[in-house]
Amino acid sequence: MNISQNPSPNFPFFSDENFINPFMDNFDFTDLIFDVNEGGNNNGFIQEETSSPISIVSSETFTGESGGSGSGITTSSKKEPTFGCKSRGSKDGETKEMGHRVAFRTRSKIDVMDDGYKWRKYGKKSVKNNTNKRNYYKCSNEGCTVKKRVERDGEDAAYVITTYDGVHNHESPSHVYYNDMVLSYDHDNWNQHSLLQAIQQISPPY
DNA sequence: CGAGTTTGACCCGCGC
DNA sequence: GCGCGGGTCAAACTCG
Repeated sequence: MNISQNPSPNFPFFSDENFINPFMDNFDFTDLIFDVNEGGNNNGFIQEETSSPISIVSSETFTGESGGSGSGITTSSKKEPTFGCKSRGSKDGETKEMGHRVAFRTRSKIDVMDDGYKWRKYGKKSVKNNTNKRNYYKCSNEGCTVKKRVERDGEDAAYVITTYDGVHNHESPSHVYYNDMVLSYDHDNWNQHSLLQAIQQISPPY
């Protein structure tokens, strides 16, 4: 598998074989750490060399349907990111399906990327093996259960690890505008904000 | 005043 | 069974 296979509906630009890293000097899209898509079957590890603008480290599939907390994610990452995939789902009669999860590591001066969606912070924790705090966000759109975690890389604070859980069941507030932007993509005018907005043009199969 | 943030407490799963 | 660690809740607080 290579990145021409779109690993995530959240990031449609991955499907572009001619993907060019458009990030500016304060933001460097570095690693897609893993992609998890229920119903998928990509259990193989991906080892893209860094000649690619992005380095996909691993990609797996999991659901949490067996025995409570799934521990389905193991990564082949050289950095062994410690992404758990616990779910407290059954507590309220929810299913334990994890849904779609995407994590990636970026080199960024800012902690929280503006990806076009409205996020509400609901937690902050210090985690083991990382002196930096991990922040928890929920999509503030009514009815949308997408969550994301943002933390600085414990080994290199220049990197930010962002993990998205789930797929938005609504469009980005700036959907139309950024669709236009993608269509009229001008490499000289890319910036962090516009790209991150653009990659949120998710059209989940609802 | 409403929306978002902070932060300590609580819950839960997992490993020993 | 117990302790640890990660994830979430919710009250208090802040800000526009």
